[in-house]
Amino acid sequence: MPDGSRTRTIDHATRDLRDRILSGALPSGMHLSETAAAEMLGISRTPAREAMALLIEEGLLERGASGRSTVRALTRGDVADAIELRGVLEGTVLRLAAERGPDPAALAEAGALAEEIEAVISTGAQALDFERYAELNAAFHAALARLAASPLLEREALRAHRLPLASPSAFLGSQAAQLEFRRSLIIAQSQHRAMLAAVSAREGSRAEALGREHARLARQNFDAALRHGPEGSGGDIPGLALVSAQA
Amino acid sequence: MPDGSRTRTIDHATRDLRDRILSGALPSGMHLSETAAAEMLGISRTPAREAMALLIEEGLLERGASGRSTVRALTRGDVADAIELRGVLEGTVLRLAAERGPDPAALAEAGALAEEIEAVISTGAQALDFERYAELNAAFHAALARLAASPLLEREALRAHRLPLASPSAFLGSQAAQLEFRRSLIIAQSQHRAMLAAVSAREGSRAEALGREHARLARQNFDAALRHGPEGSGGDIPGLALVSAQA
DNA sequence: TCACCGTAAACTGTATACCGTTGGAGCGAC
DNA sequence: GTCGCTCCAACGGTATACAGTTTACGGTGA
Repeated sequence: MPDGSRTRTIDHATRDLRDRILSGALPSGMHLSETAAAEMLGISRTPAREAMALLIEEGLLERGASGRSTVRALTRGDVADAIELRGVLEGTVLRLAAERGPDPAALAEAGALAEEIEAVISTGAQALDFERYAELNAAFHAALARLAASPLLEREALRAHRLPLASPSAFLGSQAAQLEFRRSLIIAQSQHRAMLAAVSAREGSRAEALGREHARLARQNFDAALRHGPEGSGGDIPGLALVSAQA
Repeated sequence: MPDGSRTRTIDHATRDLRDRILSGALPSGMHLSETAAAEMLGISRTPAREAMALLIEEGLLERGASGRSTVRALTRGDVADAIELRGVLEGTVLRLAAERGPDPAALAEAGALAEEIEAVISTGAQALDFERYAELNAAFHAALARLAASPLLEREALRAHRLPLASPSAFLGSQAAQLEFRRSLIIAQSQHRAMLAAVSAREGSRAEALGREHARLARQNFDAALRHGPEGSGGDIPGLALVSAQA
């Protein structure tokens, strides 16, 4: 079926496979053959193969010496490095935006999104709309990636967002109930504003440092999630099940 | 023909296509269909398609709205950003290596390679073996990428090496005859040693700065190559023909 | 002469068939 | 009982076939 739903089979397959891996339905270490994946998704080998290639790029699958693919087991170091990388790339985009002058459209959009985020987290204590916050946060970071007006850096920054557990919203769902979480939202939003201010003031070094530090919030959330037990209460963090116990 | 030469058709196809694009045989802006690529390489569409997907990842091809691929035209900004990105990533690897303690094997290998490079550039003025220098330089940078003992960062650093004109050796062939070139080799080697010293001394910030500055040498070479005319004497820099005149 | 429309070629996405290789299970020898 | 060998099933890589869509070109009418 070449189309039928206006979107390619490959895209469906990629999303579907990714979800199954992150949800733990396909446990880490498991062999996944192209045939098996195709059958599981009800498609042919061709798009399944392509989807698997994409997931290998994302680091969710691993290609063995002779082409066999297995579901990767992430170490804590892998996740930490992915978060670090995201911080470095976002910081670089911010620095270059400050040095060269930010893209006006992207800056305006980021500012508007920051306002909307402000509105969301300023609502009554219990009424916080996580869904919407996650959405706005992702859009904000996407706008940040465009600030340097560099297609290459935008692409690489967004790519880093897709690394397992490195997305800006990776740990949002987990700690909704916790009081500390609201505090981290306030800190994050303060950093959002500071990043935009630094870029506007052409303070490249400060902008870069802020970009890195901002990612450290995710790192803290990751550590917290691990402390609460990988298979504990934080079970609604997609992908956390992939993090192996040791190291 | 599934094999016959112990290496996959895809790999041949990727290399072959890349060379044709970088050499200018396939001019930028040209449409390249999977069928045409397959026919040109004497293979079937399947591996051709996969090779093109890889080159899209590398930024040499561009996928239009409805799947059609065209040879990309690089702006000077694209190349500059690619070089900047490589510097940022190598700098990050060096910083993390310094902070966490470098991988001993990688450090030893990088040190040994630095010694070999030293030997090559210390030979008589005219006898410089560029081929060997380029080889050693690439190996040295590959060893650097492993210093942080982070598979993710190593992968990303090596990935940045493959961006068009961002490789550490991209501009080596061009200026062999020029006196300035020998000076830049001396500077580069001095930076090589400084990077290793900084990492060994756990000086993270210095190591990161050196990694970035080292990439700036490539940036200088790029600017010089452009000054000498994109279609001028520097015609033996693969890929330079892709850089469009404007911007 | 130019604009618009229709048709046909071409291209991408998907499915399927084929081949050589690899990994592993089962059996036999030590 | 353990190690090694052999054979087979399954898998990845490649080729080819098919369907739906887009694009380009030529023809027609104003």
